[in-house]
Amino acid sequence: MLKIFNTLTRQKEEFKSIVPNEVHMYVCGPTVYNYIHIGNARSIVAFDTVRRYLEYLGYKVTFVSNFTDVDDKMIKEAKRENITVPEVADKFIKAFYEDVAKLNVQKATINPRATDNIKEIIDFISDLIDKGYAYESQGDVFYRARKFKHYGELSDQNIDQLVQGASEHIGEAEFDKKQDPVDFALWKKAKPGEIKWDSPWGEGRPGWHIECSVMSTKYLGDTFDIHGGGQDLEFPHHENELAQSEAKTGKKFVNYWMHNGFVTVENNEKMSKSLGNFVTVHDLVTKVDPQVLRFFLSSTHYRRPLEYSQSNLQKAADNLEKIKTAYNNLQFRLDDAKGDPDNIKDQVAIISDKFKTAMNDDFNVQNGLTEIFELVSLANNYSSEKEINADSAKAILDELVLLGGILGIKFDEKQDLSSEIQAMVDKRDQARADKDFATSDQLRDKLKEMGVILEDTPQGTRWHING
RNA sequence: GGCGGUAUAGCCAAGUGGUAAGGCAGAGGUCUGCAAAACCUUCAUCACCGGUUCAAAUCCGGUUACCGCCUCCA
Repeated sequence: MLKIFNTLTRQKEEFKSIVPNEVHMYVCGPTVYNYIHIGNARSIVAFDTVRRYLEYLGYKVTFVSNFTDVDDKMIKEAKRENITVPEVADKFIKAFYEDVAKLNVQKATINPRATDNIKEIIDFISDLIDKGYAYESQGDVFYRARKFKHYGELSDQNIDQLVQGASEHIGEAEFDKKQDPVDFALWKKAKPGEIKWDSPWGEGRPGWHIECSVMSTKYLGDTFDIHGGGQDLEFPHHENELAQSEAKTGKKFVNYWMHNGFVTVENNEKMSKSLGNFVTVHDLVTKVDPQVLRFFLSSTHYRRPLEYSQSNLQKAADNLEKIKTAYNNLQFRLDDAKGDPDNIKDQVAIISDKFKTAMNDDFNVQNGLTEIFELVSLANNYSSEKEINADSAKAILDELVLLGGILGIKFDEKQDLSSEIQAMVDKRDQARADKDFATSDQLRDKLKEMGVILEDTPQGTRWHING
């Protein structure tokens, strides 16, 4: 039975989907004014892993993740580049798709854009005004936070404490417009020259929080199963989403709230756009194997902080290499696998069960990984058996693909060497048979320079491509 | 000021009452013509102080350090 840590209740709860065998989930996506950085990628990868595991359990997952394609930063970036806001959005959405594809992230069912839902947003706000939860003020529309009696429950905030905090950050102009400092914007009046849409309150654009309420409920229903995002979204973003949505529908908004931890850099400092200490995926994948990056991001529990450093990246590379090598070496044995059936499949089944038990505990990937290493160990031991059975070997290989796949690991297809290189390998084999080790070592070194690593085994020469 | 998180070996990291998983790195060994890969062996008393208990990394009280949210941020 799957258990998920629910931010709302601060405890692990048994997961029960609203519709049997189906999961509706929403994950807050990026504001597309820049390339995504490692921190954004962490969230994307974490929830991709959640999704893959749910699918492994047999759920049909409807996965919605938005693009925030209009806000202050979008406007600023457009001005800086001297292009339009939609052009900025198009550019970085295209880059987003390229980046996450490299990280082996499955495509969302839908990636709605805020600006494609302006009419729905306006209707939603109008409804909130009708219900008394929102009010227009000098062309802006604000949400009346204090009227929503559960305000602050998601993030454990006391509304009066919030007023104190807010007072330090709100300018006088804002104070004039708001009835209460904790009220937040649903609709913002356009300044001269800014991108804008017509509305009952004049020309303007949507506030940030409202788009997610609108798009999540539009595609997933008034109440849906899982809502995810980074811990920094807990307050105010998700608190506000919850307040907006429940005020409008009168129903529970989300059953399970999930928040991933941050990627940190030196001194445990959060990687963030505002601190400027970020590394974009766009840049990093030119220096680091994207598969290593994916593994690095998905192999730590999603709620833990994850330190981005060269040595941790290297560790991920080493671990991934070990898993892949075990796979390749066992695959090498398939050609001569003519042994009798044995009990390997039972051992695989036990590991598989333990993996599931681990992951059922709030997606405990570390313990899941331990089971993948059990599989690696089994594969390595089996690879060195004199006689192996083809079905048994395949059972191990298939399980590695299945479980590794949940973490986004891709195993390479068996490939052929070019005839030129194959001829060199054959020549070396002959030299070894003739005990002409000088020649054979020379050939091995030469192939190594060309990126082909040779390994001698009782079953013949095994090779793999370096890097 | 309010709310929350983290502290386990050189490093990453499991572990919510029963005597410290797993991985990386290191050391020694086996296999190999030599390698490589693999395999075997080896490597911690859990930030600090006090308490509860037959028994605590795990529960309670306190202390310290670091981080985050409260204002745009995954």
